[in-house]
Amino acid sequence: MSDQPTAFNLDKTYNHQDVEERWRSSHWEALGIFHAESSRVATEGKTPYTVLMPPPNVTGSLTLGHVLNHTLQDIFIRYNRMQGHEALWLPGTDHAGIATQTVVERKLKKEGLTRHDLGRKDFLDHVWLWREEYGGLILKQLRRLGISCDWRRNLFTMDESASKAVIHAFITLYRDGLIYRGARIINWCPVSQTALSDEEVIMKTRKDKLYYLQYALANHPGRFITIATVRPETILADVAIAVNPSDPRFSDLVGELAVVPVAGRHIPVIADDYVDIEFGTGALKITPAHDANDYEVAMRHNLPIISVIGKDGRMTDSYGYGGMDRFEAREQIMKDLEELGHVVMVEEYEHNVGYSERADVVIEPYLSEQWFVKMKPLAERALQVVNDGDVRFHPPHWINTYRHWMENIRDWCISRQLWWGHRIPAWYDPDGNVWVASNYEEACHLAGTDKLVQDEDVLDTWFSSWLWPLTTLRWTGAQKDNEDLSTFYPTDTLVTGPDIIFFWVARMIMAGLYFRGEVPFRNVYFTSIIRDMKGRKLSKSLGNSPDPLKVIDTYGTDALRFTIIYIAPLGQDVLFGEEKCELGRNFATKIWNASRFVFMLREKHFISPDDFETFYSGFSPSAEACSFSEAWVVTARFHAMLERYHTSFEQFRINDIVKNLYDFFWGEYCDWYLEALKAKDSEGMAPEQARLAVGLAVFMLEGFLKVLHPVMPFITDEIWHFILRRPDSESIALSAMPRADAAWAGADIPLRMLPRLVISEVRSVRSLFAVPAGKKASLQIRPSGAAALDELDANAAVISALTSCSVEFLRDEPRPSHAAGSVIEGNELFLQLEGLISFEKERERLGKEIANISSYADGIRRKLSNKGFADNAPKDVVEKEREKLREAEANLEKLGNNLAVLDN
RNA sequence: GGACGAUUAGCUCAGUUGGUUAGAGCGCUACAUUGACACUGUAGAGGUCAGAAGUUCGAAUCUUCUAUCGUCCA
Repeated sequence: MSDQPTAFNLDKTYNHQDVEERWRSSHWEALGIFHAESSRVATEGKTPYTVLMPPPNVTGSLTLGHVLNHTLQDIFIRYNRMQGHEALWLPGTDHAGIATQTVVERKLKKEGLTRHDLGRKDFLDHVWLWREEYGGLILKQLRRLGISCDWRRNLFTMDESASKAVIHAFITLYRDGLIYRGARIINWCPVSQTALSDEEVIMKTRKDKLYYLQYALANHPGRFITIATVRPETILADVAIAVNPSDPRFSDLVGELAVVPVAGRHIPVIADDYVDIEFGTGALKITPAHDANDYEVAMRHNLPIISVIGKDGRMTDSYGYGGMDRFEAREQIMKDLEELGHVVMVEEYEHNVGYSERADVVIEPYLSEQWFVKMKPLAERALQVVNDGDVRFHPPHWINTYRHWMENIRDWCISRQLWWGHRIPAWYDPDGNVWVASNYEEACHLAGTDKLVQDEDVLDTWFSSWLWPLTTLRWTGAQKDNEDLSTFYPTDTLVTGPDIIFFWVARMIMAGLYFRGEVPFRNVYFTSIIRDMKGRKLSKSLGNSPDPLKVIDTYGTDALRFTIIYIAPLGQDVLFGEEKCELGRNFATKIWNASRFVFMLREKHFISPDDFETFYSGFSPSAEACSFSEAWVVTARFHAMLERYHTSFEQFRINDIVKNLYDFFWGEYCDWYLEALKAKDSEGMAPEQARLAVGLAVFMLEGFLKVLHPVMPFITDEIWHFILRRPDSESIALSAMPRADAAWAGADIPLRMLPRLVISEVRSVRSLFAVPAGKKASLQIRPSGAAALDELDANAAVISALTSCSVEFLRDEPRPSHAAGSVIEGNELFLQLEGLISFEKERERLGKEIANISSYADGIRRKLSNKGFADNAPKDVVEKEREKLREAEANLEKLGNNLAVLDN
């Protein structure tokens, strides 16, 4: 590839593969333009701007969710880079404990092996090998999106520095009394065979049955107490029957003994407020080993704990169900209870049941020793910084969800019965004492013995992810600080899905405050959830999840990026269909073709690229350059667009940004400015005027490419290299973002809009009378005054070309006959169409128009004569209404005259 | 059961402190094969802003209730 474009213009057709290949990530990366340096902040006084990439799962592949999320991050980072900030985007992946271990175990299983056959060390070697081979896939795919992170700083949560930080965090929290070990009922996944935190459990609605079972009373032969349960297989582990103390139905039974069916054990009837009088019969069986609430009740009443379900979800009882799966056992025991006469009734019952997020099986509440983080002390500050606005959410309504979780927070179970992950830095001495230390030697020193055994478990992956804002900046806990950390922390914008607000966002805030004393980020942008066109969540099993790489092949990365942002409003779900990418593709094609047209005109009016470069280097949209109306309007609209653009960024309204860009370019620049320019050009302009007009076209194009660049990085860089002959080593990504000129942005444009309004009206009338498009007609204009005459006269060629009419001006002459009449801002238009229009039709048209305006005027009159309106409405609003009425009345008068002429 | 969000044109959605004759894209209709672009242009049809009540001179916009859908938490 040569450094100099050989042609001064683009290829005839836009080919996204070519363009994206030329400016692919590796090209940009080789230039180092996405690298951020703390030294530049120190020496050049640049403001740092940091984005944290939510680490994608190493076992995953690219989804549309990633596309949306990473496009947004790239938009933020590219925008800020072009604003002159030292923009740092920190990438990485997490080790996804359960998912990765599952994948590798599945692979081993095909070879007939389990992880236990290999042993811990060999198994972990396998996982690392797997990770080397496949773990980079998602990162490679992300590069296809053209994202601009600083890949040198790529972090994996199992890297040495991050691992050190995890151990440090554990020890610190332990020594501060915020980590403890204890026996609790936790969420157990029988498939993955590990504990899970509450957040990893998904509640799903399930249709089950509610079984009403009667238990005999030991000391009252013939009397029974009936309970209701959805889990009859757990009755073998019952230790009590509980009733509400204020429930009169059972008051005489409290203190009695009931007989557990099948098991035959005698258990007490107890009274506890926990029991809901309304539910079932009002009597509840208590099974502390298999239900967290029952466990609490059992603790309060000093009841024993009996377990009948094992780690694999199979029964462990000695009543004949041992070895059966829990659901199988449920059916079997119901058959047996039926035979024994314990079943009173069975009803359909819909309720919510916890499922393991990863394995998608029903969670088993399971009593075991686990490690926990005490969350309450951490939550208080984390809630406060959000309430105080130190961390802001976009859209803000997520604060409610966050607050609710923080105020009802429960301790975090962080131990996992896995091998892949950070092993818990705790050792046990022969007496069972626990020693927490950063390594074996230190633990021995503390314990005073070397007969120590390390805890078998690893930490929850999120226990490393919550340190992400620190570890990506190479915090290890060992030293208090480093230059990157002091420069780029706190980070600025986090883009993430609301589904991990608890898993991750909340905990990062806690960790940031706890370990560094500062919030980890200032703004959190919550993305939309992507669904299919029917509103269903995208999922592999439904087959409704398009492969983004295929979409990219078909439509192009730029098109996909643009489209997904265009259709993703802040805080709403997105309904995505592949065909929607036509929007982005069409836009890219439009930009390409318009640019090509501009460059064609450039070739026509400049003798050489050098000639143009000399001219362009001193160009600005001066009054001379904006001489004709559309040139002036497009400049004013350009600055208005810029102003809205920057404001939208401040407000995190990214969706508005792309709509704004689209509307400006297509609706203003192409539809009006280029069309007007084309008309001026074919009419023939003075050389210097033509050069100014083309210069303006290039200037607007370049400005537009810059503001579009964060959204469509490839095509903008390509075309930017044709604005001037720029070497490939330069990139639009490092150019300065244009700023709105306040004088232009606030400019008042009505008079300059007049030619455009006239053109629209004439086109409309032509169309209404079905005048053949090629048919030249004659337009006569009676201007409202001298200013209007000047404006219209100066643009007569444009009006003529865009309406296919000859244009002449009337002064005091009577209106022409055989003409269709219209009024635009007080200017009267007469379209002479002898033989082409029917008087009947024109009469009808005028009649309709008059009726329309009359009722409109009546509405305003009613409003103005309303005393309340005149008294209460702001003066400018009232004045605006008066003005509207004056205009309407003037129009009516002129249209009335037209009608009178027709009637003569 | 609680919290939050949604309900505007056939479809997908804008409409930022209450004052517009309620907008866009796709789709639809008619015309156009014009030297940037048919992945296009021009013109057009299409909405009692979910329903009800209220606040106000004025409500798509604010309040309350109802209905339907979605998400999260019990």
